[in-house]
Amino acid sequence: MEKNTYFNIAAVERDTGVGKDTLRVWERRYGFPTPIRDVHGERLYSQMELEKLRLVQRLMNQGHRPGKLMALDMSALSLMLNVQDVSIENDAEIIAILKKHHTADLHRYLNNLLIEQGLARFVTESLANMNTQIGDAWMRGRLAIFEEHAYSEQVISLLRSAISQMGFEVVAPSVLLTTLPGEEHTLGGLMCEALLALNQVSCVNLGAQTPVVEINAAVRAHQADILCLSCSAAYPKNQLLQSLTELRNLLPESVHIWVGGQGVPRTKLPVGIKAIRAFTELAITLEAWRDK
Amino acid sequence: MEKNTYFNIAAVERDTGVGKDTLRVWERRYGFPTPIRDVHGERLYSQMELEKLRLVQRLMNQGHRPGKLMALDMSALSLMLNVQDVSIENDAEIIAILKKHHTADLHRYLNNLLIEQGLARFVTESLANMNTQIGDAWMRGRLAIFEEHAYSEQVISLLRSAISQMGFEVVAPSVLLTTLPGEEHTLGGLMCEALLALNQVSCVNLGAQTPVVEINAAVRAHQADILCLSCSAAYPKNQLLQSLTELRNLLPESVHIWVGGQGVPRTKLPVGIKAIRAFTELAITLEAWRDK
DNA sequence: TTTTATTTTTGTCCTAGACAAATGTTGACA
DNA sequence: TGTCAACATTTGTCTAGGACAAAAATAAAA
Repeated sequence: MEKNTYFNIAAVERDTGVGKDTLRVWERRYGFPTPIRDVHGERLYSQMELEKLRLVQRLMNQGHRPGKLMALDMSALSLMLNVQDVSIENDAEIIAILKKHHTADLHRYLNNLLIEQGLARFVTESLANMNTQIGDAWMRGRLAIFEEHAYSEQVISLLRSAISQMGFEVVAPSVLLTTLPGEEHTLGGLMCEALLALNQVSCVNLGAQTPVVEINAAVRAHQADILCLSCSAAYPKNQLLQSLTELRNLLPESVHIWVGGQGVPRTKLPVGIKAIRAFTELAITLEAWRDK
Repeated sequence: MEKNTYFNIAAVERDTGVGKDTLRVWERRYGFPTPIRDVHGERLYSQMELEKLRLVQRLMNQGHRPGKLMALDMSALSLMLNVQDVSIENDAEIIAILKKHHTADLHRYLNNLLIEQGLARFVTESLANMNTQIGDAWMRGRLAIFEEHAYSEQVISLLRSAISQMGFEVVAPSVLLTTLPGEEHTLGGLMCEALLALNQVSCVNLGAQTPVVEINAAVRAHQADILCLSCSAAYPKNQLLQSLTELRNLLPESVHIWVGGQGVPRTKLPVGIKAIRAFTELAITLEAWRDK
């Protein structure tokens, strides 16, 4: 479809997530995108420019910087997305299933895995694995956003119903679970909740994006022993460290702070913050807490 | 006493849905809001200004024009909304329960309601009601963010497990459910999914924030008959309308588009878009679709 | 190697002007 | 009295560059 449709700057912001100010300053500095203008001098972006913007976005997520990317053309960009890609031929099984767009099949597949392996193994092995594969496929542009959404929703739904069906006697500690502002991904937290539930721990899950002062208030109101934060790779490292030190200062020392996810930096974590670097560590850390 | 917290212009845009350009031009023209400035001359909006902005927004949704509203003070504005009648003195029961910060109690309360009333009544009456009460309490600062989060999470969890436990024979139509970029609230969509499930409709739920072009691709991939969008009051009206017209152009006419939630404007919906103005309308609209 | 200081890059804010799209008002005419 | 066109006002969003802090990269020191 060789449609000559053009998009105004607001539409481009909606579709790509790149702000208007940023689009204008990119044009000024890097000479891309260079939209044509309508009769009133307003920018009109072409379909092609939109596509290139999406490529740029994906590469920026991988750590590349806009200044370098803008100079390249589309073919160079898509080449960059696929270099060092060993697994380009054999997609993971989960990707193939997602590509069929058959929700019932997907549900059945995940459910079977869960039943077969049990919740603990399902979370620590299968899910952890699939998540990285899907993150990878998405970065390479081999998986559409909506396909990733479909996966997340299905997993979340599965975990939630598993957790709520799990009757258990609640024992200490009391755990409060959430993510920091700007972090929308709740899947990691939910996986954490599932693993904790297997250890008779009942979480207060606040979902995503709770402001720091609110987290403080929530921990105190719920008299939580442990605050558990999850944070994905894209989360700004600096912001994370600042929030963590602020939280550490606000909360009494008796409250432990655990932080997990791909976004946890290797070094320089403030004192009094415990990094959970793999889901298998969770049970161990919990045991350590119980042994005081 | 967090009265001394201020918000930068980006935070105000996120919270109220009023764009940065609009905020600046309102200040220039009407003298409201008049934020103080930080050391670098950047705007800092007070809590009060935020509250007044939210009132203004609600009244604008009712058809009032900004020029008139800005001149009025808060008491005059809330008088126009005639909201003070119910909730100012006697908090709703749900608010009281939330304030106790006892998750098990909250869960029990909601669960009892669900069992007692059945899913349909629970969603269309109790939940719809509680949601507005909580939205109200939040706007007035009578409910902390973390308390609202705790409520949402609990309800979402409850609905999800109800839906997943509901075995039913799937019949047409095929419905795809999501929210537009910038709209994070998935509760409305989930309520919708629950009601549809009661009518043997199985939804493909993509969760929150699917870009317009991705929605188009998803509808086609899943061969959905109906696209169902939900959108809360704070969502920018203009952005909604533009996204809707874009979607209407992208999708074939045979695909119906339904949009529900507090954010649906009273007037000027593009042709080919069906507004669902109350949850009770959903079953009726569905019936109408089946009768072709 | 790790830590600290310096430079470059990059996103977001600023002002103030312009103008079209939406809405309100007026007046002519049936 | 109601309808429709013409005109007036209101309102949101665009424009251009300039400015500057936060983030990232690089260099220097421990």
